[in-house]
Amino acid sequence: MNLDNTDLQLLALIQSDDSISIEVMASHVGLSKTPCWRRVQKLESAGYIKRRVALLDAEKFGLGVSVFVQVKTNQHDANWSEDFARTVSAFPEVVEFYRMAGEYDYLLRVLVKDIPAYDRFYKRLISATALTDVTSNFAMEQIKWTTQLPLPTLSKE
Amino acid sequence: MNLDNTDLQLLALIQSDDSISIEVMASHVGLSKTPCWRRVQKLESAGYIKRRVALLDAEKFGLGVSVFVQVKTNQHDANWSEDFARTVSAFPEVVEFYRMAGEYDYLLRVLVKDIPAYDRFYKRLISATALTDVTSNFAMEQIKWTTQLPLPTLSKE
DNA sequence: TTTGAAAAGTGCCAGTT
DNA sequence: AACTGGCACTTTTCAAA
Repeated sequence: MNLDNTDLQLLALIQSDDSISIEVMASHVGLSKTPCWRRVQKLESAGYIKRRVALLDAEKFGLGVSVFVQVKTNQHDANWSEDFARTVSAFPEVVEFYRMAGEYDYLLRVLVKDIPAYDRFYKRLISATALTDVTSNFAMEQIKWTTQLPLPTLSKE
Repeated sequence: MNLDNTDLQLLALIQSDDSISIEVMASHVGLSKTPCWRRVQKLESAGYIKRRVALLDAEKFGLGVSVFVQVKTNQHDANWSEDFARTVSAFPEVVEFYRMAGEYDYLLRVLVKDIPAYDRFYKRLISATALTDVTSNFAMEQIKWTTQLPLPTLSKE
């Protein structure tokens, strides 16, 4: 499937605000309701749109602290990796989890209320995974956080 | 405003899937349409729900590489920090941006197509900010990524 | 492919328990 | 507080251009 400028406009629109009606979307991209609706359906069934969610305000729940956890390991066989991935992913506090190139093997972003809450998480993590080499870096401030992908800019025609 | 179990259930529901109708939500939490709708309205106007968005599939756009960029600086006055925050935030490739405690001053997550694309971004970043101490760490695999906050578990009553 | 309008489904409000 | 019923509006389908 090939996307044209109108598709990209629609995607840019709904990844920034999905609460607008089809009618409003249609007028933004210069279409009428039906063809606009059909494009969105198509983008959804083709998998460009993965899901529609509400983003909650972390501050309201006291979840003000992001901790970046760097993990080094000497275990590298496939079974261990799978177990590790599953175990770590199961923690709801782990909101991001990457396998890295370079010095550290894994990077986690952990979202907690405060330092004591992180300490409790940390202990549970260590005991669940038997990790030894773990470095924690605390974020003081979240300057930017977005779910919006950097989409290709519109081509002229 | 105080949240009860029903509110937390509703929030957990819509932060995982916002495409369901009020009616379906209502049946999930054991309410009928109107009170359910009223609760959601209230949660929205109280700011617990920040926005509703569509999450797009990064792979479909070839955005397969996350790069974590650690930045050290010796500039620390307020003006410089504000300028820096504004300049860096303006890059659409920068999807996350934190001010850190500890060894590094800032951490960025940059979302790009491949290594050459990162190199192009890197050059633009350097020339826009006059940074000197920059370390880039590449993610090989995104094992987990979620927008779902770890909400407090439901209390008994 | 688009348009316009009908059918189906939701969101929203009033009155009531 | 919550439920029932109903109107208005939006989404979805479909026939015709």
